[in-house]
Amino acid sequence: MTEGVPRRQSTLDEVAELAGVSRSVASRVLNNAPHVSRAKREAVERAVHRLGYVPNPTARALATRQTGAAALVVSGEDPSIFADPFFAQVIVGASAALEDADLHLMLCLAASDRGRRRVEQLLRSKGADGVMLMALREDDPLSRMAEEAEMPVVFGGRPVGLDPRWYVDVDNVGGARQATEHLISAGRTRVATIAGRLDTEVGRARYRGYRDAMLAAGLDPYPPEVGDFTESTGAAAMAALLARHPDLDGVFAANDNMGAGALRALREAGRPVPRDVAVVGFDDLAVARIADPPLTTVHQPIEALGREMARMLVALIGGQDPTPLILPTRLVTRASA
Amino acid sequence: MTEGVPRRQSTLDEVAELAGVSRSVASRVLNNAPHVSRAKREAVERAVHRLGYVPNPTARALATRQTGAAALVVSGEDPSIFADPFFAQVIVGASAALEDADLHLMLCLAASDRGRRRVEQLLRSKGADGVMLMALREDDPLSRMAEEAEMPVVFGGRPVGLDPRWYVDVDNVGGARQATEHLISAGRTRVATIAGRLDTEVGRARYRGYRDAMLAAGLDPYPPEVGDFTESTGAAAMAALLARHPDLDGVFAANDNMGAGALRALREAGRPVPRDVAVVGFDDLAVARIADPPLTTVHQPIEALGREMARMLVALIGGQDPTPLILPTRLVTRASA
DNA sequence: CGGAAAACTGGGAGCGCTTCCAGTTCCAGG
DNA sequence: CCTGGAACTGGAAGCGCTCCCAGTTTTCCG
Repeated sequence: MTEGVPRRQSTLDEVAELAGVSRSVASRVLNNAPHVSRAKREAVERAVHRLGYVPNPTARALATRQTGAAALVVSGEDPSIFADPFFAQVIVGASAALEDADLHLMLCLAASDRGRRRVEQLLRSKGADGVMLMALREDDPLSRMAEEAEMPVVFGGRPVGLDPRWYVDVDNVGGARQATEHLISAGRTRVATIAGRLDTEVGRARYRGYRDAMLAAGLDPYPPEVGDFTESTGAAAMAALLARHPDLDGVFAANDNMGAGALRALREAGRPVPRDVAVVGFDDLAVARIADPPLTTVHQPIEALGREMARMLVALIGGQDPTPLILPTRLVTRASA
Repeated sequence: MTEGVPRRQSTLDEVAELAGVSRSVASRVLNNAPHVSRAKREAVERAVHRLGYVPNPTARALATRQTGAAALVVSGEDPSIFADPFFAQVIVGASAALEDADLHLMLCLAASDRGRRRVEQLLRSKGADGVMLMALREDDPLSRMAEEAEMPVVFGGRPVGLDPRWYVDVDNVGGARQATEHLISAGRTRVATIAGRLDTEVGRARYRGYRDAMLAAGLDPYPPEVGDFTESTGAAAMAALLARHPDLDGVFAANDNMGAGALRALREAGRPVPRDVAVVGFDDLAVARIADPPLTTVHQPIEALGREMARMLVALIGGQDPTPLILPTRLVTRASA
């Protein structure tokens, strides 16, 4: 009697023995591969059940050379960029798509040097079957590593300066253009912009959309007032804008957080919104609905972004060659403009 | 010449051969274990460098029986609960602590049945070195599975009805009491509460704190108006409360989202805050600062919660027996109360 | 009813790394 | 110059699973 012994996980060999078949047959049953008679299949299934057997994923990974996991790496100098609810939504989408492919999600916040090194290891050691990369700054060494890695890599948003083969992005230029056009078509002519950091592709693209729309309407684009996508920098930028151009009547903020900040700065400056100054944001996060007044903004399908990234990665892992994707945006009109 | 051959990942054997030592020695160098002469160590290091060798984590995992990963599972019927920025902060903390222990983070959103089954697999198959479990509802089958799993498990917040051995929680009762006391000490006597779902421990604990404070002050607690922690249910609950008790002068909302909803409902009902009705929330998320008026709320150390969960898990994995932890909360006074 | 094709089966060789352990080498001390 | 022990070293046995392949059993026709 081996009572009290902390019963080891049972192995495939034990299953095979109990079922009176060879390990190969047992393995075939588990992966429901062909070439197994009905009788043996059932015997194995019974044994699996009796033993409460669960295959060891590590062993399987070693044998198949597939880890069964995909990584989502969020790069950035500061881990707090991850606090942006944006990423939570991306994760929800990606997680669902990976679940369909029976892959696990590894999350890597590559903020510290150490974190960055770990991602490099991951990339070079086949520690995952594929990687999704987000929020890369200009010159982020991760971009290069990823391109060199012999592993499927999907970019979420295009990194500045690179033109990756596989990516999913949102139509930032188009969305920003829509937002600006909305302001202009409402009769605003002195429309400024609070841009996001111009060393990110998102920041640049949204600024470009603003600029395009202004020029197309025969208006002079204002030089961008730059924030880092947070509420407080949005408020600061708005204050600066107000100081420099007291007469402006419209603002396009490159995201909702900064838009909310702008609303606050305008409130503090006693400039009623939208009567005096109209504001449009970008993202359509919860904050836009909650803001006072509710923020007109450009909706982007964030969960779909995550989902499509994961799907593309799964396709890549499956040996296909999917085409890059640019997801559409749409204007959501609320009270602020 | 093997030109053009997609150079396979190099293996430890190749490193050993190039360095002119046995595989064992090379392995020892990599794990910087003792019993390696200086000369050989350097030879191996040189070989590693020349080959760009990176150990295969899967093989290592199989040999050591350690996966090098910890899972964070967020349970819930609806994946969107994960959209709560709360989790993002937990992740930031957990991620940092795991990084220190050189563990990877696997994220499991156990919303669907399928997701739940995958978590069960994980728990039973040693697919991770340990698991952190969050947001469990009453009767969540995951709780039982986790307790039965022969794997380190740390709970984030105590699940209803269970009394797990290892957990990290926030002092929800104390925080809610503080919030309510703040309202009372400001002279409010007709203080109601918007509670969170009472089938969660958080919902219950915060209601209990409210109740305790009311009773302690000799006031009659109101029956809880229940929401599900979202802005809209908060607004609805506030409207219901207002309809039933038009004379109330204070509200404790079990979280900031619902607090923000309450503010909106009050605004729509034309009841000025805080003059007419004072509101206190719980969480101290970004929404509390952005709300109008800014929401007085109970700050909880969310990132620390994540960090401590991960640390506890690491200790457990390391064979230690850490003690459960309850993190303190503190009131943050803003304009709403 | 014989023979070839089709369907099964199980042995065994890995996957790449760790680790035990028997065997070597190297030094003091005697 | 020999001996015992400490410091090293490398062969070999796994870790648990997949999958090729050669061998065996069925099945199906002519």
